[in-house]
Amino acid sequence: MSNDTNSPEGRDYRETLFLPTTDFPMRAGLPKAEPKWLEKWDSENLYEALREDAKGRPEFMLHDGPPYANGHLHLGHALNKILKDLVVRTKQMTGFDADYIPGWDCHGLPIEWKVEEQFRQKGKAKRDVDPSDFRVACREYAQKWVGIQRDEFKRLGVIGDWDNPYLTMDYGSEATIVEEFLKVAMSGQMRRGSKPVMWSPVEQTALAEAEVEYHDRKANVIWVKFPWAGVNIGDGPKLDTDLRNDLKNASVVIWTTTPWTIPANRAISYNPNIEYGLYECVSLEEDLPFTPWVAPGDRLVLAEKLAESVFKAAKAAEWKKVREIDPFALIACRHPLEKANLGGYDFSVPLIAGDHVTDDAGTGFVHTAPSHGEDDYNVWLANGYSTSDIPETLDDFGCYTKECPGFEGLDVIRIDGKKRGQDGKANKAVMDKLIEAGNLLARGMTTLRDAHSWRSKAPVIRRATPQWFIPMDKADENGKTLRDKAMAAIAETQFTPERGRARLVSMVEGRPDWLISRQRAWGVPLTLFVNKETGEILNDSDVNDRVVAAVEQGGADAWFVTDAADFLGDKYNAEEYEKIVDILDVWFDSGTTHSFTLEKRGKKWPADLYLEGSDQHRGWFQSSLLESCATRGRAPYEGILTHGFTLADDGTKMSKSSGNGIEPEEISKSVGAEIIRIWVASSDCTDDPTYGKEVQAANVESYRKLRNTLRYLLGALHGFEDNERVAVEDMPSLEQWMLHRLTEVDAKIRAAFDAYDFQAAFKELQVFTNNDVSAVYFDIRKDALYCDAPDDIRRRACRTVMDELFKCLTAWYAPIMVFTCEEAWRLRFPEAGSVHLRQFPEVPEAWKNAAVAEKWAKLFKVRRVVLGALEIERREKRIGSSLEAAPEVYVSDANLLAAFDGENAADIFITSDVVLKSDAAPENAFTMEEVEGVGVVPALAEGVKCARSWKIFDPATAMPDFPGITPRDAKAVMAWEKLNKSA
RNA sequence: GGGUCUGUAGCUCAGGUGGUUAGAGCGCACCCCUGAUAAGGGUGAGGUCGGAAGUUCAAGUCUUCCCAGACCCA
Repeated sequence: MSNDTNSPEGRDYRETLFLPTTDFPMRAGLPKAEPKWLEKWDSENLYEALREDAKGRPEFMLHDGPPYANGHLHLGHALNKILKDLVVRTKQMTGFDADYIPGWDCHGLPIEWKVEEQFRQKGKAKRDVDPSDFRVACREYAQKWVGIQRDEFKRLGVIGDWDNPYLTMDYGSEATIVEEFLKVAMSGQMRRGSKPVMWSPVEQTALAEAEVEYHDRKANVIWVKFPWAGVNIGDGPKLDTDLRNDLKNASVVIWTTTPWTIPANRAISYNPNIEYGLYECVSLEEDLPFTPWVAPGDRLVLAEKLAESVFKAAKAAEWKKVREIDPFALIACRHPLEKANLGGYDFSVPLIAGDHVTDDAGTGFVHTAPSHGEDDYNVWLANGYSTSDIPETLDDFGCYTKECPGFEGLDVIRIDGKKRGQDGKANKAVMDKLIEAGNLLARGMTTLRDAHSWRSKAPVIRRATPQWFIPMDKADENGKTLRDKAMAAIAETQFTPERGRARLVSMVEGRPDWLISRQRAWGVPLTLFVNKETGEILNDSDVNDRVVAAVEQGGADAWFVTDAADFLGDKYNAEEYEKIVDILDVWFDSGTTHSFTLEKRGKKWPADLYLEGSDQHRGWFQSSLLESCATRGRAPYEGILTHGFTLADDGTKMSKSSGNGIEPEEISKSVGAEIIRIWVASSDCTDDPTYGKEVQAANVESYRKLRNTLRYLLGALHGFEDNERVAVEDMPSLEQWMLHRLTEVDAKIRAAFDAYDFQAAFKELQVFTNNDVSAVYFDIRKDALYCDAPDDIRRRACRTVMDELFKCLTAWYAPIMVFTCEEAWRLRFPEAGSVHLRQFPEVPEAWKNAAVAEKWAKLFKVRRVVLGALEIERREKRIGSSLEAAPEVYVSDANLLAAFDGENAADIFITSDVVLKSDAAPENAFTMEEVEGVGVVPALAEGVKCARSWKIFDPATAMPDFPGITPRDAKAVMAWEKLNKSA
């Protein structure tokens, strides 16, 4: 213990000090405190109070992008929702009515899978479950997770209309989705086509890319000869006689790992950038145990680079090149099964150009079956052929249809039994027939990586099925295509960061028609009636109204369970119409959220902002854009803000498999959600923010520091009342400087918040609080706060400024530290209500004071030199506390010296005394390179240590009754005694 | 493999149109205080600005290539 009570009068003056007093604990105990605040806000209906309070203010609408109602939240969800919360709260506190309606995406595959899984555990396969029952189960499942996720989001301190969120599966939502869909369809922006999709015969279902995984699979490899057609077709070039002769009996050779797709072959693709040649087999390998299918004299067209490998596979010993060939000149071949006499294969197979053909492997020619491959499909359409010429060669079970004469009923993959997933009869049958036709050149086995169903692990096939599309390039009555409208809308949109624009542009520019149909159970149906005769979509508003009304009443299920006749009424014969049972792509659902969440609820449309992860350039930003452009001709948003993805501290993505993730719940439980919020506010979210132990520790530390600064304010402001206030012009210049700083910080953070640059705002606040407020202002004013008499104008001015600081900081930090600001605010003003109902304080223009700012810039310059000099004294053990010093400070720069006019230099340096001199500094003085014209000669303060303020002073100046303390302290003690008596 | 983007001290970030010894906060080390005390104050050490070429009198800042990571595709 120190002997500071050792005054001549033997009195302990500690009790006469005005030390900070507060119940605001140094340690927050956030994990326990936060849930209590959440309960309190709930019980006080804070959300409703905010709405009430904001009535009449300009609306700001951040429209929530719906997370998928499945699984617990991960840190990415937290990042997204907290960012949204920061937007909403800063808007709400800066003069806007910023409502927030959270939403959920409820339809779609992942939920279907989970529910299928549930049924399977009860021993029921999906096909045995009534579709309506299945949808009910999906609905229940989604509802369960909506509840769980809602609680988890609320736990993060995110405020919004949690009692009335939007769900894409609400009957009202489903009805709006149907309505929107019909709007698009009835405006002629819908076409039917055929497209290969990934299909699992085992489960009889189409699969999305996300539902497949790639595994090695043993596969047949065949080299197949396509006999040259030998004829001219259409307007193609006429072949010269030499070439015709050379090509007599020649074949184009293809290579494939899916023999079963040969019956569906409709073309051969080649790449114009590859060199091709016509080759002739000269001799065969000897001593073979079998007779090769190739024979001397056979002529084959091959890529030059690959000719050798093909002849070797065919067991030829020697071969020769006859001539170079441009495949374009070949025009067409005959189907290789033509000669197997199955019927139905007597047609020409054109040669078409495609970039997807390479000469890395194979023959340089790609067998093209547009019903069985994405590339095949694309190249087929790109060469001017139609989707209507694409055969549907397989049924749901992966068995050939009658479009494959001679193979009908054969299975590609076994779908039952022990050998489930293995080759069915199709491959062998096709190869046998190719041999019969004399067109199998060679065969073998290989291993390749191929798509398998995520669940059954069985191989997946590509199979053409009828689908519905929204065309991107169909002109409307004004000659504008959907792509045109979308591009124009993007140009009108604000992007944060700006680079998001290019990303969305490039995706919309290049995207194919929007495939909106899915062969699924859980979702909103494409509520179309198609005339069986004409193939036309029925366009009758009465019918459509009945459909929408039914869905409004009974949800999407209504479409399926209601008889077509009930919708069609008397006007149409249900027999003549096909009722479509496909399900809408969930992206279409999400593209309509603006309609049922904003328009239908009477909210601002378009929204001011959509805020999602950068992956949504392909997802929600685009689906919303396209849907709204198709129905309303503009984007449903004014601006888009994107954030990155959370990374683990090793800089790689957080994932379950690598186990490097941290769950928000875990963080809330250990250090508090406030820390996650600080992490979001301190990270550059336009890039990928990282989270790890070290990052968390740093944010915990930031929090601790900020909390203690608030705590000190609360302590210092103990008992502060309005009559203590001092007018700005009567304040010491240090106080005026603080107020000036508030105007600067106010402007900066408002600008930063306005630009959604939370990181800049938080950094600005943090530097201000840590440096200006805590390290400088509090440190200098400690003496005045503790020791001055309560009515001393300096102390009163200080507390006035602290009151302003408190009001500003609790408001400015409130959007970020929602719990702590509330705690501090309510402790000081228990009757004032929530801090979140406040606005950012109006910082008076009058506080701006450039002269004072300049003055203090100079004073701080000199201060740096003095502190530097004191540090040396401390190191040399000549002083400990700076109050033991009374340095001589030489300020030869008159400009700098003038700044000390009217200032108590010792206060600024926190020394007991200072001798200011205008002379040049002596040789031995301490100087700093950066500060010219300032030198410091250290000296110890002379006199005795004041028993109250611990300043060293001249005892001769003491008041008689208080010989051990300075006159200032004596006055304060008398004031204290007076107060204590009256109390 | 392609498209878009990111890469500055241990961590989180600043660094208009290229121009003096690259800054801040936190952490770390050391020191002081002990009347904000599981607090407060100070000082200091940390960076070949992802790497390599190039343009230029001059590059963290411009160009090319490479490396690493992210998202979206294939």
